[in-house]
Amino acid sequence: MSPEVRVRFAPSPTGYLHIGGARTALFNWLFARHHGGKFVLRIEDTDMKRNTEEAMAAIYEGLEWLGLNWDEGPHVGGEFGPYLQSERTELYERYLKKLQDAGHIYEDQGALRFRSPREHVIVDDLVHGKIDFDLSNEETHPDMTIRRPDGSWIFHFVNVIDDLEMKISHVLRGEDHLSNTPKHIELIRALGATPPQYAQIPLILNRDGTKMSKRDAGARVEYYIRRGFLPAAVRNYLCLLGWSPKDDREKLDIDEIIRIFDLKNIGRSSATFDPNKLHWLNGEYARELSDEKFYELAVATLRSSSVKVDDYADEYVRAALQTCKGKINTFDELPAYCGFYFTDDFEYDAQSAAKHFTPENKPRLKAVRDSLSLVEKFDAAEMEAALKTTAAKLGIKFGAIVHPTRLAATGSTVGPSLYHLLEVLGKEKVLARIDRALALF
RNA sequence: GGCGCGUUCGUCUAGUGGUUAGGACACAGCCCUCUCAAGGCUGGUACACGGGUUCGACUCCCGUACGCGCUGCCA
Repeated sequence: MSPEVRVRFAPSPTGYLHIGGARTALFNWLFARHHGGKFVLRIEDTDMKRNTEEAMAAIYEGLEWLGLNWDEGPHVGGEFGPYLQSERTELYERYLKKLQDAGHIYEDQGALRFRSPREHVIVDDLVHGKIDFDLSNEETHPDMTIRRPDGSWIFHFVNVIDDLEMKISHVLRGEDHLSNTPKHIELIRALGATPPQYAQIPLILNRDGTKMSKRDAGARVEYYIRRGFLPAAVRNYLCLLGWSPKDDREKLDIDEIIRIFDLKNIGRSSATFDPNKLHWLNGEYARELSDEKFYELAVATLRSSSVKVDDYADEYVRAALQTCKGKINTFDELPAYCGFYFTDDFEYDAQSAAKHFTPENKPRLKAVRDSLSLVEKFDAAEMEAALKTTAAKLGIKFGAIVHPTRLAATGSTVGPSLYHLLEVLGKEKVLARIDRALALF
């Protein structure tokens, strides 16, 4: 039996979870789940002492939202804890001593540095293959600092120590660490230990080819949470960035991805984040939500956008939202799409009004009003019949009355099925809205 | 500058010596249709460049260009 697969995600608490970091975490998680191994979360907070709890909360929230549960780490504990580097200083001291005793460390202006053996190091990377680094030249490959004069630890040192101590078997991390890897291996060998396996995955870039930075909208997982994206959709999309099932499937169940996930299918080139595709994929997931789930998420979104859903009867809200299901890709489209249900004080889209609220249409809209006022049972089927009859009587195409009617009732020419929306609104409101529109032109 | 990684439609990708270079998003058109979506159909756009190797290169090798990363007492 091969040794247990143990992987880790080791973010530093910067106050948010980067989308690229989330994908790194996701790949680690998938790898662990596929192999029945352990996914460890370790917080690398050696450099920043302040507001850690707050900053770490963003990481926890993002990972939890994506469903990336960790087997060891903050909150859940584990036999290799603590899982905050700020609480592991004794350990680092011990390893430092070991290196010092073996003569690998020297002081340089108060800082401690590791003396490179200056040899070739072959990095056998699971994504990129064998890479030969020649570290013989000190000019081009200076010794790395492992501790600052103030006693704080440098990433390269503590990261390596923790991976060793936590018995990490595979290091899946961003490709930006590829060039650091030979130095890490030197350190590990100096400690008489065996390096883990490495798989350095390509970075995620912006549309303009630059590295996604915190400033870019959409670079933070938080952004997708707030905008009402579905975690399963974001997760699915992230899987597709740099990994491929190698067939033409795009929308994949997470269990299926776990089943077929393989490092061999991770690409070698960096990927550009495509908001369009995520938007589409989110729609695919949104369309197959249960009515109840759709309702819950929709209401939450509307509330946070200050749409007054709570002023209306639950039955009304449910009926209203039901007419929106399947029509939107992301929930943040909802306020604009269905806001007319929850206020009588909406604006008419100016361009549409200019086009449809015309002298020619006025008698037509009047006819619609009269016709609807006579409908006994105010439901979609009756409404359809009434409107069709009206159009026929006027001798005009059906579409000619649909647009003005919709505009009068909702303020827009785009929206849910007209009949159904009228039914939800109810006779009183519909007639009042038509009257209001009629008075405008 | 040095070192490293990378390069297939605008984007994500499939492809491992012989394919009309496939799919998806986006885009355009058509169909469906009460609008918009969804769905169906159709269309256009890609192997960075130059040398090899080979009967034959997107596929293998070399070089060039370009991009990215590392080159910190950031992670």
